[in-house]
Amino acid sequence: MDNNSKKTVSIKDVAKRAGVSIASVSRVVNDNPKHVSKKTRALVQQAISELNYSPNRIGRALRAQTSDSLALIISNIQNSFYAAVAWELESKLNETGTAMLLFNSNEDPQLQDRFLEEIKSRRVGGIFMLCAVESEGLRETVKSFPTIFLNRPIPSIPDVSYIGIDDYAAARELATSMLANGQGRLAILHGPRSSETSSRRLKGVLDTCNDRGYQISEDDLFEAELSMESGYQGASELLGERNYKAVFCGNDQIAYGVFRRCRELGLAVPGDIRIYGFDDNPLNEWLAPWLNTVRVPHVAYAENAVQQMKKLTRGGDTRQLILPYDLVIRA
Amino acid sequence: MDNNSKKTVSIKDVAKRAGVSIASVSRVVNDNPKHVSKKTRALVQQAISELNYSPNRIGRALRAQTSDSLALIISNIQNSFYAAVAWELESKLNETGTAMLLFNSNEDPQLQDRFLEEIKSRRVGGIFMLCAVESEGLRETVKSFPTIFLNRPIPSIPDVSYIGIDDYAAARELATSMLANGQGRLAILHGPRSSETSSRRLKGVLDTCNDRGYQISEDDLFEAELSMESGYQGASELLGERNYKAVFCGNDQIAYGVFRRCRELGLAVPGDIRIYGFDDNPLNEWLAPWLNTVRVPHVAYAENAVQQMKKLTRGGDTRQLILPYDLVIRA
DNA sequence: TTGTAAGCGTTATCAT
DNA sequence: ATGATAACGCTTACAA
Repeated sequence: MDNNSKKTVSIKDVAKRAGVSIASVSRVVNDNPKHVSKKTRALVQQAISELNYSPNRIGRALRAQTSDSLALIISNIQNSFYAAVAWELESKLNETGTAMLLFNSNEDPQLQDRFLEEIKSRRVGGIFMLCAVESEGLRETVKSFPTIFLNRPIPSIPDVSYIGIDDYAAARELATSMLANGQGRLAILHGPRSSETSSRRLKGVLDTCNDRGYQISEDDLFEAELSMESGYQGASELLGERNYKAVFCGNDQIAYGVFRRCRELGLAVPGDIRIYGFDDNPLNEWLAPWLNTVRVPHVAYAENAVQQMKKLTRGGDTRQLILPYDLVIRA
Repeated sequence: MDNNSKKTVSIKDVAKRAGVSIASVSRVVNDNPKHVSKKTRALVQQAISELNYSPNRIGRALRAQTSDSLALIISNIQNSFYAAVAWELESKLNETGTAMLLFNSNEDPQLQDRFLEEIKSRRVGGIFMLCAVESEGLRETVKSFPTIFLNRPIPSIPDVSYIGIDDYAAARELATSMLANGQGRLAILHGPRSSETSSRRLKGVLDTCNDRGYQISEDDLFEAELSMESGYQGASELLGERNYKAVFCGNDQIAYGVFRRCRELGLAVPGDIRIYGFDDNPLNEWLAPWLNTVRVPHVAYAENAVQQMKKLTRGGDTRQLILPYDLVIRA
């Protein structure tokens, strides 16, 4: 029978029960190098298990001025690739007993800044920015706080830790494959120019087309948000009137929107038109056999991010990490 | 120019700067009913903004014995429907300044128990269990801790707060539609019997088939895990040899796996075979026009969960909430 | 090896 | 209306 009284059990209770000082309990709990006698240790451990004691992390955090938790700010909850990264991060972190706080900035600088304040006031150990937007608070944050940027750098905030791929090169490769396959006209539904990642991808395609003497007119371009809805809208404007043979999309979400529009227009994919995306969220393998894309290594993102964060919180230097990607040509 | 010294600014600094006591600062910060003179208030607010002070939530949490954060334990990070619920919860919570801690139990009772301990030691305000598994720790937790079960009840742990749909009725409706449409043989890839949700769905189909005099043999059943891989495996075993006209799946993830297998077998969906799922994750609308399913109201889940949690933490009573669902017949 | 006590940042109680 | 102070649970000098 548990002595299930209402009070939560603290280090003091354990000390009393074991007949030692709270310092000794603390030492046992933290396996402190300062040796504790076998006898004391046994006493304490006995008491701990009898009382079912587990240390209060709030007390610990207050004392240590840091809590063993990290925060992730994601820019868009709808993007299933981002979701995949988030989940990977969670796995890696919880393996090591670090809790993860989750925030969704929705690409909104003000919201992002609010969250940054929230996070700091919780004495979180560090922040992962999965696609940050430029903001005043962010600029301040990186100065004094372990911060790792994932997948999207902010050019005006240099010298921070960053993990990503070479978006320009990847876009060039994908575009090359696209041009090798198709003969007809080409539409480009790129992401926001304000996103460095999107800009690099766009530049990659355009440069490649240019190199091959391939004509891209302004009319073939559409600046989409990184969403299915926006992809759908872009496709609605561009497709149908002209006879496109391929669509290059700034990311997979946009591509999903395009796919839907093609379905409505009765266009067969890839029969009538080919669709190219970017990111390759894990669901594609199951649901989107028609999608050609660039596989961004989200598992490696998470692994490296966690590792880098560890170093950073120990006072290590910031570091830029460019990981390899894969071309995924499905149709 | 900011006085950007290294120290973080505490209530003490504000008090000194404003020339008042820390008690006064606290009162201003918390807008305490105990009136503060206009003059003092102004002084304090001035100091606060000059120093850019924001209260340390760890100190607060230690004092209050509770932190303004909640935890979500999700059973499977791969399930995109669960992900959708998680994101909705995050939105609703962060609107109110409550942070969300994220954990993935992976349907593992031991891991779940570890997380429950973690959570309690962080003095989190309450827990959302998005598909819990039965475990000793859970049984103890619900006794002393605001806990809300989402989407999957645990029969051996009654009288807890629960939000879900009538899975049995929904399965009956879906099965009815399926039988109305198809003439041929029927396969059932249900979820684990250990999951009450899955069991109810299974019972719903079987009862419906039975009512209509429809023959289901043991050979047409497959107990799948709630994953695409398992759905794929089940489809590999069942499909091909026999000429099924429809597959009923325990959830959408399973259905995705079945879809992939059908593609490999050259079976047209819905031409050769119809696929039925459960949950309707938001991506379906874009990527899975072939999928018939039950739309579980994930937004309403989140709204009600947050609302119910508020009441619960104020000492309110537990409550079971059964929300309406929608049939989604796409093909 | 062990214990005492200071201090982390708050809030609430109790005087004033 | 305001200020001093105890307490929340913990870790870590420092003392013994």
